[in-house]
Amino acid sequence: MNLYRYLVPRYLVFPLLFPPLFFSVSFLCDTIQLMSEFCPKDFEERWRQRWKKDAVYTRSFSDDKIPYYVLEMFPYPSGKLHMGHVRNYTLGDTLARFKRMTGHNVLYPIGFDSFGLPAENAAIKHGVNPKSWTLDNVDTMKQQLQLLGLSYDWNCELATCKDDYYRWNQWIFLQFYKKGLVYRKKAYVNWDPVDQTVLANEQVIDGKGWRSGAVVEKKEIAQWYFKITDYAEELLNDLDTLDGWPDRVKQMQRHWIGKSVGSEIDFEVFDGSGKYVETLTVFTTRIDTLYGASYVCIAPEHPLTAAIKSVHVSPTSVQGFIDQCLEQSQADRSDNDKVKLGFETGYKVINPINNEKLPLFIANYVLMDYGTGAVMAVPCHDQRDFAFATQHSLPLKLVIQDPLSSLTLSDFPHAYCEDGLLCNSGPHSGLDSKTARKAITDTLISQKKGRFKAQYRLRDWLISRQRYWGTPIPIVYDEAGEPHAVDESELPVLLPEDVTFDGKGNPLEQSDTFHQFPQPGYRRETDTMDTFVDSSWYFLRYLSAKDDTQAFDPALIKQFLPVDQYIGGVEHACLHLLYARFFTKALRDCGYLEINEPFTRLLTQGMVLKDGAKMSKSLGNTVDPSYIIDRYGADTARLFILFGAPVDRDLEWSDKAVEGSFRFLKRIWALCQSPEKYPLSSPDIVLRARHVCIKKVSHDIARFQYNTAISHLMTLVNTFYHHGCSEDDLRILLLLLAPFAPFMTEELWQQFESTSIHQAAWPTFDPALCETDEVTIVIQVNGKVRDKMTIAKNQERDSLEKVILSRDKIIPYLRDKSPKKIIYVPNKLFNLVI
RNA sequence: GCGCGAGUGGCGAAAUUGGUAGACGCGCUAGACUUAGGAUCUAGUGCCGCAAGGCGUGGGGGUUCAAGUCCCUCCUCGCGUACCA
Repeated sequence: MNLYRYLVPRYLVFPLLFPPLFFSVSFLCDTIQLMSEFCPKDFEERWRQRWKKDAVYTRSFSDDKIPYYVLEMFPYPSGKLHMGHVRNYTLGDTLARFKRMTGHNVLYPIGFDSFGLPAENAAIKHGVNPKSWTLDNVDTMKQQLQLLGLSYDWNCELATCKDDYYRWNQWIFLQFYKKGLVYRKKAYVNWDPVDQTVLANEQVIDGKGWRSGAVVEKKEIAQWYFKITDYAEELLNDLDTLDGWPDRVKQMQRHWIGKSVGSEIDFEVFDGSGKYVETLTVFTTRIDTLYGASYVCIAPEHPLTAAIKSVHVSPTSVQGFIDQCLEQSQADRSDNDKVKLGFETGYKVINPINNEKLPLFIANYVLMDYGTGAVMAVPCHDQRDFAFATQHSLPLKLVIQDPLSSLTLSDFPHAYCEDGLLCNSGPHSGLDSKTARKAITDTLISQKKGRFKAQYRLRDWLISRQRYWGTPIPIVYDEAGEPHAVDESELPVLLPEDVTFDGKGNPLEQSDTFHQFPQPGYRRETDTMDTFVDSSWYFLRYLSAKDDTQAFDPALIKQFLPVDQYIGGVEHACLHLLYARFFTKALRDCGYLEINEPFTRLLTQGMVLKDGAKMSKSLGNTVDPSYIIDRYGADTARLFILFGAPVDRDLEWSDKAVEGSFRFLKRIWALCQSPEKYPLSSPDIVLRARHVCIKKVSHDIARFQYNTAISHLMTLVNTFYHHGCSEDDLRILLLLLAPFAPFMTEELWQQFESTSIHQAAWPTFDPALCETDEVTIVIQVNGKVRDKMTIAKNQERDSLEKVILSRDKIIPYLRDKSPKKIIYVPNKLFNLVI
């Protein structure tokens, strides 16, 4: 099998053929010398084809091995693979290979998240068809994935932009619709008044449209929502069951869901003439400060503003203020350092606890999306209210007293936001904040003017997109404009081809074929779905990617789900990962799944950086994976990316360090080419090194500590260089390296076996052979290392103490006294306190 | 603004979770082999110091016999912030 050892080294051939040219040629072309030694190009392509032909990585569905599902966040086909992809997929592939070798039935699929904005942008900019642009990119990226030697089962491949996938998006939409999890509501969008189109946040640059440059407006349109808030409590509580998730991701999701427990209070609203208008409900976590309320604020988007505008002496000034607020981003509006804008409406509200009459404001810092879109303002005990009240000369009422000091109004450069004892609070004065919250709420409950309430920061999921390149929402409108669900038998609602991309409006509006269907007068919904819908359930579809009778197969789901290991970027911590959890629970409640959570273990990998910054085209600091594979081979690329940093930390790209990984592989290649040069000189040392290495590498791979796993392999190779190795030692080395460097290990394995190394069993170790009977202990004086000593293991303290106190290096520190205290950590250290 | 992380030699990092700080690799230095070396092999390499020794895990403070690891505080950088995926 191995021809290479018989090849005449090329550096001998070249000078003979072209003597005068040789030096300049060798100077120009680095690879000539490498080829004589170790040239991955000579075998990588051969193994790619052979593995495919022998179906080495295809999983079986009926197998007595334990199923194991390795999942990576599937790529958006942007054009070319970048290093972030390479890192993501190398991490997963290494695990998949390890799990196969340890006897698991591994499901390791890949697909393409192929709907989305960039395809439509390309269509507008370059006149290409989104579908062909996308599918071309899929082909390119698929080739690159295969170059890397990723062991995917390509039978599972899917692309979300194909109707055999997105029809099931529509089917799931209909199931959710039936279940009452879908509704329509008005929401604001970014509106480009020149292009007459809705813009994504990303397409708004400094408040202007990315193409037209026009100042972007807010426009209110009716849109479709999924009721993810129905699951807020479960999504929050079940985080506690996800032991295999990083704490930081769970923490981010907890804050994203943002549960706070408090009360709702009803304020009666009266217009300027004293006429009752309606009841306004506010949410607060600090009802204990209710006596200190000095005004009430509503969000600029609040429905009550319509009534105010209709009776106001200057409706344009009301609208002008609202427009001014809507121009700001939500982050700016809630920025503590930014000016709080307020508009006094002339309306009054009644504080239900003491019947005090308070002014009603519209304020920019109140957000319609949180709570009820209205707040009571207590300037003394909330910093934003304090800033607003100071600006608008509103009264300050101190109602919470700091139990440790006595606050007076003159102490108020800042609000006092802690709990304390109530004062100036009528019958509730003297209560502590916690007791008062219950007491005051109970009082309001008895008057039917308030109630306890849990509030979530999580908002319902707006899935409508006014775009072409996405899944059509399966709804039709009758002549009266009422929505109706499309019948399941009519799925898929196909994306029409008779559309143009001029950047103006939604292309689906203009398609004739799209709106032609049996019922006359009916029109189709032209909104498409958020692409996060596609990625919320794709891991269920992999198992039955080609099934045209159902979205997913319950029997296969039962075998392989939940996903054992999910791998991807931490940037998806709150959106994608929360949406996928919601889909799993909602599909369960629709009767299609039995699991509660989709992903048992989650790994969030770090980014790949160059010169300290994220690799990006705009910065011009990208490194093309294809170039690295072409120059060094896929094994080197994989090895560097795994060795360079811990998996969850950012990885700084280094051309020099890539050379180092290449050198490591070359050293192994050399060992296997001429084992006779490395005769076994210290069998005991080598045997122990080998068993220790198996132990450490197995331990580290199972914990995703790939960088240290590889360092142990390097140590083993160094041992072989110094003390020699046997054929058995080399076989173990290749097995341990196989998940990391699949090509070279397979090539070298053929010296020993005619079967694939990737179907071989992972080696085991003998714990007894990993041990030594000696240990080096440290002797400290007052915590500083002063001496070291190698002794037999597990020695008694008393006899050792005597030896230590009489050692040459220690005696001078004792100054003829005995130590105050001696701390002994068996087999580790002595610390003498003097 | 709000939420979540990260910070250790010239560089990427390691440290059995409170017990020898710097494994492994890059780079650098010296040597060997060579017509040659940007190949390969061998040895050395945290900083200051001739040395004895001292100093060292972003800054400052604390707990402890002992702190990279625990507590308080400050600084810098990264990610997310709901229509990028």
